[in-house]
Amino acid sequence: MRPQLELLDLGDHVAVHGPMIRTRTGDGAVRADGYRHVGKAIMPPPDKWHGLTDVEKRYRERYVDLFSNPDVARVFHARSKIVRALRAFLDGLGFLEVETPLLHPLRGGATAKPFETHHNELDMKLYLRIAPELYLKRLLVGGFDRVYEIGRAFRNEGVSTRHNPEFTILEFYLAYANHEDLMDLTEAMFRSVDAALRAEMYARSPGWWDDRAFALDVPFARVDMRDAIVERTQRSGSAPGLFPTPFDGALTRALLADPQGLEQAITRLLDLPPARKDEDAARLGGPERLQYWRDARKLLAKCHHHGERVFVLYEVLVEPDLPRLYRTADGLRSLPVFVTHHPFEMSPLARKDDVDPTVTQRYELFIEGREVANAFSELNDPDDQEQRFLGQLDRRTRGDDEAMDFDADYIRALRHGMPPAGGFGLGVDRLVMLLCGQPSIRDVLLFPAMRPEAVSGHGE
RNA sequence: GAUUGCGUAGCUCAGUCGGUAGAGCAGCGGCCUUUUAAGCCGUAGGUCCUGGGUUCAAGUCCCAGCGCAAUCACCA
Repeated sequence: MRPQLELLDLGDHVAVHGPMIRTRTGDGAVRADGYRHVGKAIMPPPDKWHGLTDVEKRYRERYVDLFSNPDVARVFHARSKIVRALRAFLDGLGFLEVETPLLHPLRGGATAKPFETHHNELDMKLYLRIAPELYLKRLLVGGFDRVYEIGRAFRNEGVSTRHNPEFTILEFYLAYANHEDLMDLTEAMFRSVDAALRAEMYARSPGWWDDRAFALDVPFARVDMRDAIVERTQRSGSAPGLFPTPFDGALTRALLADPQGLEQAITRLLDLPPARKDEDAARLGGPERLQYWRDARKLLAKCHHHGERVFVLYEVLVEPDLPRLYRTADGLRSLPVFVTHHPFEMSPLARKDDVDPTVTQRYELFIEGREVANAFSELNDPDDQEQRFLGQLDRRTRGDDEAMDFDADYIRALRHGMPPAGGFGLGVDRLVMLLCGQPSIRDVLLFPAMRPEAVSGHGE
């Protein structure tokens, strides 16, 4: 046995058998009477004290990261618990978990650039799904009143701290519910999942709760997108970081409902000629802010419809400041915010509001400035849906490569009658980020997307 | 896609003004004999990301490329 022990290296796996004993110092141990090497480590482990800190190596060699950094492994245990808690919540409400195709013949369910692939035998172009939405709603037509799917979606877009080309999406559909029911359900779901996680993980990772900048234990804010825009322009300077905007004092709900008036107002308010640069910069909070509004002007100039304009106004005026605008009564934490009633032009699958058909019964949920969920009352009028698809085709002909395809079978499904329903989508990775205090989506993905590395060895 | 920063031993990192490539840990060889990362002595270990350029001389300065990160843009 001795000579074999000489061959032991850090990282080897060994099988030891013998009676369990307790040492003088009280530790558990095995009094070994047999010993075998069962796995050999050739590579030396990282520094015991520092672990593996090089971020690139951590992602590329996640196996090393996981065995040398307990905090990292804990995030993935938490992720598993979070997904299980999401399932438990929905299962408890009688939802049916289903699996729908990942290979889609058409682009639909979200506005995004897809990955393309090809089926040889069928000789057809296929897209990796950007969302399961349209298949799940076909199941509503089929009589499954409560369905959900947790799975991967793929979007051929940039990589950032919040975006990975493949990510995990939860979508559920609840018949006879609307977007307001979904807000109640969403709050309940988030609290349920967080409680389940906390019960198992608080002792090991108290910081995930103690260091949170946001609250989940109070009612979430609910604000109409247009009200949020107006309110933002009235609150400049009321809190740190709420800089003045070119729109302060100039926007009203009436103006936001007036296509011509709004377009003229935008053109006038964002006309910031270089000659007045210094003065404007000072008025808006600095040169960076001036540049910000110049970029905003470009975005607004690209808009083709009134609804797009309102949506972009929300994006540039409100969204970056959400954590500053909506806070708990004591001001210490940000509130989750349901931003509601998106313009129908931006929501091709959502039901129009009964009293104001220019907007939809939709919400997006933001927590600490990050979008985590998107939900709406589903559009179940086949004729309206057909018009929306045609609108998407218009966008495509104008060069929008994120527009959806016309899905004739989906229209046919709606013609068979889809119950009114609320539909909900959640970025699971982003939820894990929030609950586990992780700043980058890569920290909640075991193997985040990376450029290929030149690996020495065989297999070329 | 743009900007900024980073890339040195298996790991964590130094490296000054451009002048012989360094430390700790891990490894290996001894010694010691019991711990809350690290007992002692010794030893070995390098494509300084890659390729050009400047220079008598480049880890260091310049250019290009590759990779990673952050921010922005696009989006979820």
